[in-house]
Amino acid sequence: MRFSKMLIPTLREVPADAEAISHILMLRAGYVRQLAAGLYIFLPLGWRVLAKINAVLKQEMEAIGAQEVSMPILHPAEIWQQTGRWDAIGDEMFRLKDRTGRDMCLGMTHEEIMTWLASREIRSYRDLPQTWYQIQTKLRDEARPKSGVLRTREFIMKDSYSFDADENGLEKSYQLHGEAYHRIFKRCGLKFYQVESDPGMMGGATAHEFMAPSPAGEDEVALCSICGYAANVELAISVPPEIKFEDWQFEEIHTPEKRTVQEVSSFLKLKPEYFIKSILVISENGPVLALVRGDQELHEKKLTKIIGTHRPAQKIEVKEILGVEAGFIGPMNQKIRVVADTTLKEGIYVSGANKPHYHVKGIKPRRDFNAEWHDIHIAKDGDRCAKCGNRLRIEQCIEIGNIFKLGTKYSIPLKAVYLDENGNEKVIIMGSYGIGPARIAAAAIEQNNDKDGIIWPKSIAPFDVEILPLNMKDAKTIEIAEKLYKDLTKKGIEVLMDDRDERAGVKFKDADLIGIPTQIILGEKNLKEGLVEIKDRRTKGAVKAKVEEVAANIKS
RNA sequence: CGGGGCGUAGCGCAGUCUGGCUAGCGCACCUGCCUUGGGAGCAGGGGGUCGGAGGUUCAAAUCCUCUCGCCCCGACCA
Repeated sequence: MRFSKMLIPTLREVPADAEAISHILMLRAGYVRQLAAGLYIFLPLGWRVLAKINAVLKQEMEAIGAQEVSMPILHPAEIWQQTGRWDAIGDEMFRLKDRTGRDMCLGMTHEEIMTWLASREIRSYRDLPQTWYQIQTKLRDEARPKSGVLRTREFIMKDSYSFDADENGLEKSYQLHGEAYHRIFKRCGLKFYQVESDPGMMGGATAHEFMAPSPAGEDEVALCSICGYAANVELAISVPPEIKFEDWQFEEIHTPEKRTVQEVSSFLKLKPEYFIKSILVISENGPVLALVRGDQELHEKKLTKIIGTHRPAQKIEVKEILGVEAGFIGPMNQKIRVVADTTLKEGIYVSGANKPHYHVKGIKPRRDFNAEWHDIHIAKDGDRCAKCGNRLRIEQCIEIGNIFKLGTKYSIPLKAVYLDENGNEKVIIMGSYGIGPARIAAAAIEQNNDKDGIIWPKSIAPFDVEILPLNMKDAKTIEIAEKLYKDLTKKGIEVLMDDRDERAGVKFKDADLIGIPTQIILGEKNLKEGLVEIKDRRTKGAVKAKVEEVAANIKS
């Protein structure tokens, strides 16, 4: 491909709206343009990268026996009503009516439609297992699109769905996908982790996410490098650092105007970990007092799993329900439900005295108050691994893929059943597995860039090689450039030739920005000796090679 | 949806507080000359409903009201 003929609108300056590195570089290097919030145009270079990624996805999907299909993006409401998700999902679903007034929606995922198909076409255990996948557009009316192509309202997704006769079959399909995903992300040149994740609205018991570490990511994962424990902080369990307790006597202490843990902590000159933080929330079944250690944060989602949906209590409510102003509430003598973090089971603590401007020192959990004990704190960097006791670290990550064991959540309501060997009707067991190609591209950039621009992993670069004929007015340069272009292309190597009549500096800057892994530089002086330079984008290291040996030096 | 910021040429910005000549700068773009190993130089040129609507005023990019859009933080997130 010739640069002069291709739409590659590079930008010298950083666009004001972009913040994430991948977003800035995709815009600057001419890979994407934004149409509106969360809607992106993929320009020729960007589209080539996605095509490369999709090719890897297809290969690895076919390798585990998955079959590609194409699904409608416009769905009738009825199917989503049958699984309950028409009502369960809120504003995130794009809804519309057709001309007859029939309710429709735009597909945000395809469990319903895939299951509908399975329910009609799968009859017998002989038809199983099946795995179907597609690489298509999904639409979600995201509350907050952000970070370029990382969170958009319309995006391409590779989603596959497995249909098995029983749990063992599902386990096998799940493992196959997990292994395929490892190969895919490895081939795409990404650093990534497989972590336990919250099945959430998808239902089902087991789920894992594939996470590419990057500061642009929206997720945090807890990782133990000793035993390999890896989990999204949404569900990660951890043991906060142990502390030494003093043998305090139970005593009330006057703490005028000291309300927060921090205030009381510095007032009493005691570290926050010696405090019990009491947080009042209002659940659907009434108020609940949640307790975590002073240096910990309450994990809303973990609490939700125990007490259901809830909201923080307002200041007036605290006073009405507990009879004391927030800031002086403590766990003792409470008549309402109390849920405490397991960290607090042992030790002697300080907490509110349930009396204005007083705290209590020397509180012994289980002696001075009782509670339901659960892990309800957020795992933090430096906590201990709950499995092996070693130090956990927290890393920010981009979710690039996920795998879910769905079980029968969709097959039951949509009546996806089959007859087994004995003629008994059984429900199909399902799994679903997603990958976001644009997120792979963005993660690859986040993980591979320098001050000059993108450094693509070879496998997903838009081209293999960029030829830089520095002086387009020099006949010899053009002649050799054309020859190299032809030779390399013939070998199946994808070549971009910067045939623009630009100064050398411009070509170098653009080439580095665009990030094609290998540059072949044609300078007049070198050409006089029959030499060109082969330069590695990542290392910036260059070697001189004879013109006729270039093709042999470049591996396709 | 809550909080914050921004909207002036393709891109990046100044001008707005304190209203006043033809709305400016850099880059990009077009023409010519020159130049050719890291975003050159000189000369000339084109390009603007100042996000939109309404209002105040002799006069509005600038003040007021409403509205739309985009970004960031949070909530939310198959």
